[in-house]
Amino acid sequence: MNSKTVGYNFQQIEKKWRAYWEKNKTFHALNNTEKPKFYILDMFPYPSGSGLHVGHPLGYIASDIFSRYKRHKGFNVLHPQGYDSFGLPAEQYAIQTGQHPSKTTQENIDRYRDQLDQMGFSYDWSREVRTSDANFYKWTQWIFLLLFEHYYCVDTDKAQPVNDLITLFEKEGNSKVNAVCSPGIEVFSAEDWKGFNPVKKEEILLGYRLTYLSETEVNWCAELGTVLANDEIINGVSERGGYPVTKKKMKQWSMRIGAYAERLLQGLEMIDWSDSLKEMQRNWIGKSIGAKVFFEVEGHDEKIEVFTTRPDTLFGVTFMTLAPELELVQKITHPDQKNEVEAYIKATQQRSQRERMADVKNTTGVFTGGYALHPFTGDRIPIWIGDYVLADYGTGAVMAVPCGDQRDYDFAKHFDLPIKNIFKGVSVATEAFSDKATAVIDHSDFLTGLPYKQAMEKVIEALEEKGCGSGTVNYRLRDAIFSRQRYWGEPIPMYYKEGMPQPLSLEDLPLRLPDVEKYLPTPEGAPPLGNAKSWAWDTKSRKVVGNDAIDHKRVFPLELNTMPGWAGSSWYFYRYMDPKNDEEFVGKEAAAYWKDVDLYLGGSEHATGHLLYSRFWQKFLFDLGLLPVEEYAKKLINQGMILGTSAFIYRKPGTQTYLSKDLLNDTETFEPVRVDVNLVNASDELNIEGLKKWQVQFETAEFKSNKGVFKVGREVEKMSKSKYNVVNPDEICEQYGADTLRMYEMFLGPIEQAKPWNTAGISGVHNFLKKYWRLFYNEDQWIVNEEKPSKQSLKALHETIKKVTSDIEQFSFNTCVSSFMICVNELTQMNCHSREILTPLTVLLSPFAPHIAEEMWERLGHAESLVAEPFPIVNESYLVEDTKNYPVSFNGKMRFTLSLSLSLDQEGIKQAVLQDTRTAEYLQDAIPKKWIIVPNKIINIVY
RNA sequence: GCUCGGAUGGUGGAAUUGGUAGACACGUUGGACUUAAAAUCCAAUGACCAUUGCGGUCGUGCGGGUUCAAGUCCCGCUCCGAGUACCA
Repeated sequence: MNSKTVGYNFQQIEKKWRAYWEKNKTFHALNNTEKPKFYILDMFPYPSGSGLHVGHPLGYIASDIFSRYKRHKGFNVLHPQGYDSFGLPAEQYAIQTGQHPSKTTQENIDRYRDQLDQMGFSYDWSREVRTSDANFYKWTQWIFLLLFEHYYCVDTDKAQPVNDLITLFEKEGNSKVNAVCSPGIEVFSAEDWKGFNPVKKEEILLGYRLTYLSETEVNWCAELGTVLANDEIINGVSERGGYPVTKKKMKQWSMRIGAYAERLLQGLEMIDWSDSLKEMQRNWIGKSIGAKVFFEVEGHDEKIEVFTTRPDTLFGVTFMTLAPELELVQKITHPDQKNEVEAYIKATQQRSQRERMADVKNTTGVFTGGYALHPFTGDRIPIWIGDYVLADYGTGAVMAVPCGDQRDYDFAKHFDLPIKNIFKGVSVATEAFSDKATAVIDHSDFLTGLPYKQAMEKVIEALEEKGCGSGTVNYRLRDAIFSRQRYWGEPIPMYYKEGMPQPLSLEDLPLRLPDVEKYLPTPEGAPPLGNAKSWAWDTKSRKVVGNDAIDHKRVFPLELNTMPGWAGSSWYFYRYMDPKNDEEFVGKEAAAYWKDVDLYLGGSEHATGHLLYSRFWQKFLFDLGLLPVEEYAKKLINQGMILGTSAFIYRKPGTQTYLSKDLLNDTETFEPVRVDVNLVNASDELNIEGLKKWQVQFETAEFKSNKGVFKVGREVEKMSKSKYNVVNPDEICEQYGADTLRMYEMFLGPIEQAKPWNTAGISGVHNFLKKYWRLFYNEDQWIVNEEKPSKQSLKALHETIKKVTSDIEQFSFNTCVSSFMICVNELTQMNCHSREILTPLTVLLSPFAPHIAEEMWERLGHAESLVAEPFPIVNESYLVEDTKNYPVSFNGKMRFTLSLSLSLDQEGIKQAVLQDTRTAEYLQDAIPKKWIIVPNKIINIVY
């Protein structure tokens, strides 16, 4: 559209400079320079089939601006990009079409790269990584092996080799070992250990390893044919696709992230992440302080261990509830209750997670017929089971104190169990009393009369003395399931000998993903890798061989599960530092030089997934001395999502008649129908001819509108292909150019805020760039002059330098754009075309609109790119003016701003006169006898 | 339910963190230049009253409070968004 007009030909300019940057390797970062380093990281994208929409680049633009700014400021900037290229959509496409996921992935990556390049990002592409690249996942597999070879030692509070553990076991058994382990590991002596057979030994060791195989209750999604992690489930259905999720027992690899719970919590204090994000991680880790208490069971040797945050209410226990899944339930159930209990357990298992969640109000449970004994009073406490108690939190058993906990209260009321009030001066006739702050304990033997805190301390002391409990800390954070029944993921480098997993070694890696004919699970229900014809491990040749060679002596079957999506993304940021290294996952020198990420940009949707898991791996690799820091991202910014504005037309039910939005009335109901937003103009008018061509169903439809103007209804939603509200950056770039798109996305609002995309305002930003151009050219006449700039124009420039610099530092990019607009407007009005002004202005603008800035820089007569040019420095003396607002401190106490009329001479400010008359009565008293003007522009008033 | 955010013109959003609210942009209206359009430029634009005059009143979700001064701080609500959920 503008390509023929004289002046700002953005298409030509942008093409030219993209080629220039590529040819000159302008953005290649070196691993050693005199300059200070600065590492700016984007969360790498999953290359989906639909390409980028205008929402994706928001964070990339912000990080690119900051990268370019930091280069101007003299930093050696590492700003890489790559692809999180293992994942479900490519696999599902493979299931449908038979096309190998690597092919789909490659095509998608090519498209992403084109789109990213189009926007002029200053990535160092020579460092690109892809998680699905064998040279990359080799090291992901290696880290997995390291996790397998280590356990978490509580005494040293770090990961230690499992071999050390074996030495310990051989010497003194496990009674003195203080390590994080799976529940239910027996105590054994050195003698016992030596007597165990290898399988038994391996079983025990698995209970300590940081990645371990265990029979776990998992979230199973039948439609997707895989297990899901807790953070992949939203409201009881799968995040992807929204399918139901049920519980199922499976042998699964897990990561003992729980071992790092406390350090993950503490580490949050060291990093500059948003409060909301830290809070999310804190909640997810869910630390609670309380006590564990053992209850003896009448007539059995078994003890029931419960976790409670309110041990102070121990004397208020009137019954006990166990999770139905606990094995203990079988043992303590009285024969008379057996049928009822079993029926209940069966019913619970069949209910899906969603049903269970939807059913929170209904209280269900069954009496087991067993009784526990109170540790202090010896009272008989009936033991119930109920599905409000979760098997995988705490110990799966609760001591029910109906007077102090609402759920226990409801349960007691429902089954008519006794409620004992142990709070002084409080009625529990209608509900439980759970306020810790005001609670005073009553009817509780040695606790009577104590407030919450003292009662806590005292009861824990008593429990420990009696040997039937202790103070303890519990975390909500569960170990992370690491097996996925999928094809398109990293193979787990393990084979099975006598049912026990055996690790490959580093030299064997990468264990490459085998080819399969079908990407679906096998008919026997094994994961897709079960379809592979060659998926066995020859321990002699140390090679993958055909399955027919399996003899369980020398050749063994390989693991069929693959790793989850978060495996590769948990460490990729270190690979960028040294992407071609074949010897190490990252070279020591490279890691020591770049150290950590100075600024990480990405969406908050990864708060309890990627951002937690990657911190866990970081801490683990740090423990092993492989990485230099314990937290890898010093600062993190969450860019808000750009939302789509969906368009709707309204159909009369059962007809093919559609109404314009302004013809809707309250008496009839209409069905809203989505239409493609690209068929709607800025004033919500629908292009009906376009619509008819868009989908066949509209060809014959009837459209009723007001005077031929058909209006659509609007709604803000997530941008998605299925909602027809996707706006593509390619078209914007074509019409307005990448510089306009970049600045407009920043101008839209604060980077951290979610906001709907609206193309209507883009002309304002585009006009700004055209105005900037016209500072250099009148028609096609070069009008830059060598005149000394006026005081005014210097002031305009330096105000902009000051504002833009401080706003970039604070990531307030939207106000930067405004500052540029003000500056250019002022210079235009002053008719200022001075080289002395335009040169620094161009550098100032270049992080935001790099193409046009480079072009003007060249036309100003510079041979080299301006990328490494120093950022302009503000000269405050230009900012002093005749009238200005200054903050004033009065009596060293109050501060306010006064408008002063200043007279200037060579020495600076000579005289200041108060002009301001606001709050006049007050100021009359406060008006000073004398002014003292100090250099930082604060005017102190003294008497 | 709990935790964390947020609410400012017709719209997106500014406001030096307690000091002239509404910067900048979109949109709208009027004007200039054009045969015309595009492009560009100029002016007006929170609401209400007064415009024969260059002024006044009210205004940052609602109700209180602190202060010479509150969009900003405190107390109590309403609504919206995000996260989480039988977590003992």
